[in-house]
Amino acid sequence: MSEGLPQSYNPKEFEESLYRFWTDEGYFHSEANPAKKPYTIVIPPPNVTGMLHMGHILNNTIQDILIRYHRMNGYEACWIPGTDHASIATEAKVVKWLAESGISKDAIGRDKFLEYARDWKDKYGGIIISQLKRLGASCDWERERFTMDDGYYKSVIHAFVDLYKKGYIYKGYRLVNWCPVSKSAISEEEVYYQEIKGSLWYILYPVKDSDEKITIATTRPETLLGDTAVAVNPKDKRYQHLIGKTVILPIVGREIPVIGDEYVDTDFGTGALKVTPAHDPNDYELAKKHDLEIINIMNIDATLNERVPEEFRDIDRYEAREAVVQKLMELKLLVKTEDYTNNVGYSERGHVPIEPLLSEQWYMRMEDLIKPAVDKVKDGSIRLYPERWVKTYFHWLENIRDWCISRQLWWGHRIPVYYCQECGFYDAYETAPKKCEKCGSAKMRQDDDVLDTWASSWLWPFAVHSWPETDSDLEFYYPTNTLVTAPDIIFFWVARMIIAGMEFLGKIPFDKVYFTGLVRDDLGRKMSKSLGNSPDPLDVIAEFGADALRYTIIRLAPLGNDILYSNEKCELGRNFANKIWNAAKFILHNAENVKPANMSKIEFDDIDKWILTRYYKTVAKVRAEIEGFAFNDATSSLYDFIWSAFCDWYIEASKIKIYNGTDAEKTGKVSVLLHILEGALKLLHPVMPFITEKIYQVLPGAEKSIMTAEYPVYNEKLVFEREESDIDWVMQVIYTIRNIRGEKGIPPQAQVAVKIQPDDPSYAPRIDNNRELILRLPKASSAEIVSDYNKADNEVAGIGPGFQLFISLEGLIDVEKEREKLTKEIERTEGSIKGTKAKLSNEKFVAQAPADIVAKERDKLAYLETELVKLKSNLTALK
RNA sequence: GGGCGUUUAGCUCAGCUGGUUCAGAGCACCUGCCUUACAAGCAGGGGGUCACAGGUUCGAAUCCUGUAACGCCCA
Repeated sequence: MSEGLPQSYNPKEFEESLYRFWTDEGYFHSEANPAKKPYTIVIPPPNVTGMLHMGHILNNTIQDILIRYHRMNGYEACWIPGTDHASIATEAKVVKWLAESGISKDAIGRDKFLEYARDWKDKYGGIIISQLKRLGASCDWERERFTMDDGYYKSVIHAFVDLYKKGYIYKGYRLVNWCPVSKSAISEEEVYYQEIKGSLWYILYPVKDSDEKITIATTRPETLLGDTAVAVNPKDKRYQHLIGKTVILPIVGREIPVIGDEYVDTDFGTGALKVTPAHDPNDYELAKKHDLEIINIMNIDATLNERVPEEFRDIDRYEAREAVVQKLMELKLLVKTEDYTNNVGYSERGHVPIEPLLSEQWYMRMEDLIKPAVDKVKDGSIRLYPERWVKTYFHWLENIRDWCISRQLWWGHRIPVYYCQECGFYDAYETAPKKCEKCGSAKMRQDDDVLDTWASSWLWPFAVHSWPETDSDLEFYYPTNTLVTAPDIIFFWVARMIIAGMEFLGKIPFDKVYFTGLVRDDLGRKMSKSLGNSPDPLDVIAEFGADALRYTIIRLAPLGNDILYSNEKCELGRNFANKIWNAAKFILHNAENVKPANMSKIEFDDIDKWILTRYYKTVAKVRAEIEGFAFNDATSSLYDFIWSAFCDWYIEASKIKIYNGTDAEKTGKVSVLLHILEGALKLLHPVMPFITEKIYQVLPGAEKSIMTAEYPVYNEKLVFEREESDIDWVMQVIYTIRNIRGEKGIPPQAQVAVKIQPDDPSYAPRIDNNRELILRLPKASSAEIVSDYNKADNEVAGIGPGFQLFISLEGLIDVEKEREKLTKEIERTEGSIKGTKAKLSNEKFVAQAPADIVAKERDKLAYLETELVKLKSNLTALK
């Protein structure tokens, strides 16, 4: 039997082959099965360009725990995996890849580029999928989807056309976050902010028909060329008189108005603000409010365009900045320059500052679409964990703006709007029209833009099936059950999926959303490539094993809180796995030549009943913890049970009868050991799938796989409250003996003679029934029950809850040390007695506190007073 | 500026509805052990005014208010 387990725990030897076993057996695959209840999770699809990082480990381990748990509980569990095409990120990678071979995107054109992009995706994309497999993710790989698969593509186009026809999608000309490198609009999510040391330039704007000049302060002097107003706060006494006047824009000479608006911060700079509506979002809002002219002065690569004076045209915005400052100095309109640090938005794609740019884009009108999404969270149909995210969710929905869904890229879902080249008519179509509906011309041209990636992934929970066609899969698996994701995409993805689910199917996409925390390094810093503090999970798995990594990361992650991670912490999981491995080896070795018996056939002793009770209580606890998303608590409960209760106490105790007991006793012990081991493995399997499977498969009478075994169920018949507390008491006795041995430096091999005096004679059977434990575990030669015992000179006394005990030391005690210790102990106990007495003599306490609390205080006092008596008599006995 | 979160042992964190040694675990540290499952281990030990200041209460790590530090989100 034990040849099934190698001598030492080495996860590398079996993790990958077990994964192959599971997939070969088809255990991960699910089919719509109305006889069972579905339990479905859709994976948050990682970027197809992505590599696995610690955030993925946390997120996907949690999903795997939920899926494996529900699968073992008899659900038709289905975890649908896939990847996201990630327009902008992938396109950037492909452009770079082509550039290495000297190929430029613009030279080869759209179709050729997309061919290359698909090649790239096939070759390099989806590495993350194989990495997830290494983690042990039990996804239904037969259902793997990619957001640009044909079927998925059709779903996205269908959704667009549907919303377009309903009037939710329109074209608008407004300010967007522009990435001058990708030459595309990007979403707020793709903007990151950096503190940049720059300057604040103070510039004079002459007032028309006056000698007066207004000084404005700006961090972006080059945008001056597109100014269309100067704004001041109407409350600001310095400038009130200028409101309504006109100033002459330096360099350009354009006459622009001075406007008053409360928005202006009187404390910033000089309190006068230059307004460049086409290149600053706040200025843009001001311009709309005050009906100002909007002058776009930039090209899509952030060079200046033909609307600026000739000398500045076609030069980059930063060169233009130098040139403008130089010119202002020449004109003596630059007052001063100050150092200034400000927060600049950078494009995550091009790694250059984004440019607010006016352009024509497609928008989705959100106002009506969000209503059901608000309601479903408000009425509790969808619950967020931790709940505090609800506030954030509502805040975003309440302040929602229309969604810019177009991107100036090629890799993605091309917007299905077709324009007639002859008459200008346009409309949205699911399949390309042959000719214009209006004039019949065949010269139709499709819009060049593609959709924002989120405008495809928001359909994920149902577009992974054949939607818009309704089939049995869609009906069976939708709505899904739980979504596990990070809170930073609560708006971009979670809220939008809810909106899409309600709009297209009239049903919520999931009813629970679990938000994980962020994985940081052990200094609390975000993990990032530039810091180099982001460990490669595959290295960690190679060193510690996937189980250890899974266990550790879950153990470290309380619901929704950030976790501080470092590789060394995986020792926790690895050591735990090693402990289980060795325990299993011991049990299997002793189970050779023993025919395990059913629990109902065994005559249990107290400690059997104790471990069974602990086990079934753990079953109930772990179930509740997993269902309440308290995964870290579940991992702790399992650790405590397996390591402290099972290994440290029960296995050690079982050796007594295994080595020296009758055949029946040995069979009983082995049967209980196997029963608990098998149950513990099942309980732990969702968290540590590999080691549990590895051991399970060599257990006598095991089924083919632990994955498909039944998750343990609480069994009241095997819970024994009295024996549990009896053994707890006995454990205290053993612990007290060991403590004395340690304190007194008794040699490890020496046997000690122990006299135990229970506080209550009715406790005596606890000793009689478990004398073997009391003798063997702390190496005692005898355990005699005494009453009213007076300690002998060569004895040392120990005190525990409900007993007092005496150990003969044969001249080993240091009388002086012992006396000091006892005196301290007495002082402390007297202090506690004083406090408790004070409480009890407080009339208010006795009158107002609940009766059972008062009773407890009385018991406590009685207990302390007994302690004191014991301590004092021990002290006297020393003299 | 608005919102949220965190603050408990040297480190990472438990401590859920105030009340049994409620101040705990792991790591680290100290002592002793290679005891025939496990040194990735076993047995024992030391260590904290529960961020600070008030308040509620018979009673506060726990509830309330304020302050501070750190972090996140939004503007």
